[in-house]
Amino acid sequence: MSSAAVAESAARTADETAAGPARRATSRLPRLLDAAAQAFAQRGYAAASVREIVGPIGMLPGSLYCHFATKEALLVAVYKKGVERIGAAVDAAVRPLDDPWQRLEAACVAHLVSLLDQTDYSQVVIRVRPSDAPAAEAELVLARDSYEKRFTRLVAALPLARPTDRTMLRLMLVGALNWSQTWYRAGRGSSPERIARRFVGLLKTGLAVKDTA
Amino acid sequence: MSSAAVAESAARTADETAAGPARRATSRLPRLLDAAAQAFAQRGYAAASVREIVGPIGMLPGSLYCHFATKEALLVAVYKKGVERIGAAVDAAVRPLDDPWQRLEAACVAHLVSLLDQTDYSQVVIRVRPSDAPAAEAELVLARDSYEKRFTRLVAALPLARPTDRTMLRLMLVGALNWSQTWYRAGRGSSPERIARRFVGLLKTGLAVKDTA
DNA sequence: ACCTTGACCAAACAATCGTTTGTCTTTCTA
DNA sequence: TAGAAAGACAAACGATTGTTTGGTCAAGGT
Repeated sequence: MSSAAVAESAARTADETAAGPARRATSRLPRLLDAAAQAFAQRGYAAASVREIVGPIGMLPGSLYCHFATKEALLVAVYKKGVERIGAAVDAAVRPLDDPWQRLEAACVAHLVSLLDQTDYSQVVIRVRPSDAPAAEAELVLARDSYEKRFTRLVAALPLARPTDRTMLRLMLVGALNWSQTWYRAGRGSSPERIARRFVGLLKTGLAVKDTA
Repeated sequence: MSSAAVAESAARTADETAAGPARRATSRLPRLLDAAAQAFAQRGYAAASVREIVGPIGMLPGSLYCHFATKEALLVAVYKKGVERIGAAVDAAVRPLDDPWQRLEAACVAHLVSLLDQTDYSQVVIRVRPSDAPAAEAELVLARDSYEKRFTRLVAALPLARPTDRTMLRLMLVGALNWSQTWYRAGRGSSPERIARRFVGLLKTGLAVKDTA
């Protein structure tokens, strides 16, 4: 029961339908990941206790360690799955489009829908800071970077008349999107789609100024 | 030793030079608040233990409760002081200016400098979610709202040629600023001042588009 | 001069934390 | 069909959590 092997088996794609060599039909790994994602998304990493995570699915705290060596390893699995999901959503939204601005807008919409509508996994990627899990910090940063690279490319492809700091542009846009997790409440006002389009629109068009040049 | 009185006395302005009725010269309340602010800013509310907060100033964990009834009450005091500080910084930066765009830009600069350069207190306001301290959630939300009202007013004063959703504009700008706490590292690249000006500039000018209208 | 009172220490409190151990059952493999 | 191993339970582990208690000491008003 090498903990390295345990962590690795849990880290790989781990679809519910995994046809791996020896997957048990009764395994509750998927439900465990779901429960952990929900707990981490709603309460944060430190505040979500193992018993809190595992209780709602009728599991005992010790059973967690059949699947993961530590609580941090569980976070890593959830985090990576979150990166996969939101990354796939963005890729699917961007793929059929050609116009650079349309592609960026579609990516922002997919990003925000993943973040605000769909539950759990994607939210963890934004809410949890890698430094919350010191032993896994580097791994989490790597995963997040691999996701955000998409936006770097999308911004690089924009046709801009005037020379612009595209890094700042990306940081501003993605930052505004991510922060919306803080104030957005479902049902109230705009939908995630509309919010994302508004943000991109504000940046693209700019604010026409009346007096001051 | 009514806990209400304790919490209230700690909640009020509490300058280090307070000439109140019976302030002891040897009180370590200011240092306690500083240490708590640092711990909450760097590790978050849940992850910062009482012993971690109190250790660096040579205090014992029990001594905390001479000043605050609970750990949450300590957070409230730090949080309110953070709101005061960043609010005062923004007010001072805005006051001498008349032009609405200059005022907004100055506010963003002051906000970001407080958030990234100056340590501790202001960072807590952005990093800690009110829901981390359930019993004090309403109080924290109130304090944060009272601060952000400034930006609502500054955005409302902008002269805009075309009708614009000013709420979205504010949420986007403030969100982008707040999120910078996540990626900013001192010394690397732009200063907080420059970042804030860039963000406002991007919004104000907009991105001229080459082909697509 | 007294004596109240706020600030703090020293030590402990019960509760909860993440984790370990041992056992049992189930299922896949040889 | 025997055996290995995965998945989970039951119960406990030591450590750490926020907090309480009782006592000490110096400052401040009267």
